[in-house]
Amino acid sequence: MARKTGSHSNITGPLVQQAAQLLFARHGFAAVTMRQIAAEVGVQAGALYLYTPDKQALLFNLMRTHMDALLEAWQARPHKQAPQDRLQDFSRFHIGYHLDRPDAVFIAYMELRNLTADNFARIAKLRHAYEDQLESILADGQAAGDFKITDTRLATLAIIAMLTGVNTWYREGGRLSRDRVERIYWNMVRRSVGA
Amino acid sequence: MARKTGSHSNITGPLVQQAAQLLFARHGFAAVTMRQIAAEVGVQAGALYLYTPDKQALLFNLMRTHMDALLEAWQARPHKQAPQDRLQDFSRFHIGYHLDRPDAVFIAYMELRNLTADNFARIAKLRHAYEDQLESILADGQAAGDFKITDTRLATLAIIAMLTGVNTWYREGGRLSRDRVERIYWNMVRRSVGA
DNA sequence: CTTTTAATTGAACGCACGTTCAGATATATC
DNA sequence: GATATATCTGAACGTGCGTTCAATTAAAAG
Repeated sequence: MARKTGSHSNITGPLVQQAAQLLFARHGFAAVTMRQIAAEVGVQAGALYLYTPDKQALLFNLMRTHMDALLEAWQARPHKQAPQDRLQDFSRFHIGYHLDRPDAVFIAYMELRNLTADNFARIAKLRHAYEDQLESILADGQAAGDFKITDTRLATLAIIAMLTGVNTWYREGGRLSRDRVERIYWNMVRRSVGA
Repeated sequence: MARKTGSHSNITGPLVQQAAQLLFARHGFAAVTMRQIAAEVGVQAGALYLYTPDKQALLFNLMRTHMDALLEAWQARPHKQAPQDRLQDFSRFHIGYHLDRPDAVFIAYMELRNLTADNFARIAKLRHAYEDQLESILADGQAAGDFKITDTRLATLAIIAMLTGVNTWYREGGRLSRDRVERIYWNMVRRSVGA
């Protein structure tokens, strides 16, 4: 029986996550098969189970890793003082970080309903923690009299929705540079909170 | 062979669309089977093919119907004159109309990638036409000196993303009434365009 | 009541799914 | 080079998929 000389790598774990991220983002979790992921990695379907207990864990780990990294990246930033500076920093960080990871962002927003109830709760908690970072900026600015916000919770959700929306249309090499987009959005965010 | 006395209705067409909408919104297009849709209607899977050529057409028709109705509902409104009044009207209309149809909205945003290329292009065209309704308001207000907008296209996308975001968190009977939510969002939209 | 037409069933088609596992192959250790 | 260990294959398991269609049942027409 003729046999191909398969080279057994040993760094396949990250490659599996990477392939799953690509395919989930492109076709959706439910539409992607384990065999497609295996083919993307260059391996047979059975081998995937050396690196993940099942398909669901693959999805959950992608989301958890993304949310953890997002929170950590934000908190690792040098903290500004003035609420307005902090809000500008958040706005530009959010746009930039999300534009750098379109696949992970897409999955984190679109595949929530394919998580088990337990896994969904864990991801929702992480998302809430991120939203709270923005809300505390808005609350501080409001308390200091820098912002004029009717409801800080609604302003938080509105701003995040607005900023994340950039991912749906921005393409590298398009009409506007990233820096220009970030500036324009920051301007709208600033005005929306009355600063 | 024992046989249930099935009552043959003859208004099953709309019921199929309704069942598909419910299930697609809840579980996602790819995760829903024709047998589940049939069960929701109270019929066997084969009978669905009296009302749709295939599963894809079911999805496309849901989206097309939704976008057509959205555009028509907006255009059927009495037209205001002043850009600021038109923008307020659009903001409140968008929130209200979308909150009334969470399933259709969810599908229209989440299942785009499950459309064939042809069908996707048709839906994208309808969406663009709706966005243009807002953009022309912003352009008119800008020309009249009522608004201070850096880029009307970006402002259009930002505002729509912000308004549509309400659907992800609003629940009837929650902390804020619909009217209050509409007012708060209108306030943020107004400020974001410098009016 | 009889005939015609519309609606529906239930079984079947070929295919692909997620997952398991015995056996084969590659790498690491001595 | 022999042994031990990690990695991977290829086939198989039971299950369910979208879709088709002859046969059946209900409703409409005469």
